[in-house]
Amino acid sequence: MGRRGEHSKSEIECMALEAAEAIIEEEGYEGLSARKVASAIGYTVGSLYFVFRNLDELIQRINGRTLDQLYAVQVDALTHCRLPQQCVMELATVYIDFAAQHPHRWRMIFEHQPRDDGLSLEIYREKVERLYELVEKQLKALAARPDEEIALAARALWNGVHGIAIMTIARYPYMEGKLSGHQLSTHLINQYLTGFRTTEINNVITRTMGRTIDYPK
Amino acid sequence: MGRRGEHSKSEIECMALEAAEAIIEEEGYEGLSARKVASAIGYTVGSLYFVFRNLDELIQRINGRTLDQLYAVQVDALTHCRLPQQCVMELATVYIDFAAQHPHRWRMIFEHQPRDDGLSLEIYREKVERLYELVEKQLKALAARPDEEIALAARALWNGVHGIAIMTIARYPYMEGKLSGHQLSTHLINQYLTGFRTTEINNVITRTMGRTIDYPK
DNA sequence: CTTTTAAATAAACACCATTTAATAATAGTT
DNA sequence: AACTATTATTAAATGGTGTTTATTTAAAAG
Repeated sequence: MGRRGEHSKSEIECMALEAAEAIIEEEGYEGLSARKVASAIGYTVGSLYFVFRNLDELIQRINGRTLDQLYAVQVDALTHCRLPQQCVMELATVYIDFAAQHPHRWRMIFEHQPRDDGLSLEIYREKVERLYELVEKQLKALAARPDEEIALAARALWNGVHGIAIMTIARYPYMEGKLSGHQLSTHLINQYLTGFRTTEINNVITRTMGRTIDYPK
Repeated sequence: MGRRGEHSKSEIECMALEAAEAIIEEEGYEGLSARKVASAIGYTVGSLYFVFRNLDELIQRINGRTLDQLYAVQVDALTHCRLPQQCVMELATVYIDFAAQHPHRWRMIFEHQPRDDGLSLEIYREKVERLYELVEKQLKALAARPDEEIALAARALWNGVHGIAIMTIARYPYMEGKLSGHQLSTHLINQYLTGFRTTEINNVITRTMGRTIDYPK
């Protein structure tokens, strides 16, 4: 009934974010609810709506924090490598490991559908962009190519690693258990980089192989 | 109140599946609810639970149908190509197009978390396995490799295409709009296949490049 | 024609996100 | 010190959700 000053607004905000993250880690983000978060921090739902506009905003805040954590481990990974190809490998390793260690929070980044448009979506793009840039830097060290091609390459390759991470942590048994995410990403990256390094005229081929071309019967 | 024989059990089942699919296409699978489906087919919720054990089962049925549709368009795509590399391209094109045309149903396949374990999950794996096999067939035609390597290659490459498809239909603006999914997948596949075709000793390199190796400072 | 059985419903339960109005405690002002 | 305004907090209400229950209705079986 209206006690005040126990915790500041930003303290409650922080407590709520941490409590929510704990719930998500344990029960999956499907199991997240305003009531659970509120009772976990010793408040009622109303107080949550005093701090966050709605659950959507809380989730976006958590996703932002998770993306920051992911970026941090990615940056840290680069201290363990020298050669560019080795660094790309290292980035993929920690990417997949992060997804495996925090599957629910990681999935929430990409699966949660924001119904609250045009708020902080731009921040998201920047945080993801940073991740691509780490890859771009390695690719630049690996082969001299125009910037647009580096951008294309980093996104193509990293979306690929992303897909492997998804399949690795999928609850459905899409993959017979034999193949690990690391095996898959190592293979994908090695083959890809082999092509990337050796094929100077690859862009030409790419265009030439457009699907409108008639092949002989 | 209890009129009988208007529709058979399997008719209701079919009507429910189609109604649910329509709702998902329009509102996203977050907007799916038992009550909406029931009222769409002119019944009450109870009747749905007379036909399906729960919403989970209905969703899994829909996912199965969607996977069948996806397989069908993939198989059909192979009639438009001759060369293996061109066929892989074609498969990727229709995969990404399918995801773009049915984003909600497609996402539901991979994002819905089944809480109802051990039911028909095996069926899922088979339906996904079929998709990989289409790719495997093309890779076999492209380079003579042991079966395990073909399996690894198909899964690595296709998880990659899958990741691109995900990012392409993501609601968040992860990617600056310039790059299309087709550009990305074309690039990924071309680079990958260049590596795949040319590097006979690639497996050796892969192992040799394990992250335990010390590189010179 | 009565009994059994199956189909369908209405209503209930326990949740959920979000909004509303009410209340309690503080801060500012006289 | 008393009064007001403001802010923090809650309880309760609204309308939604999945799922279960008991109940009714219609058809089939005897």
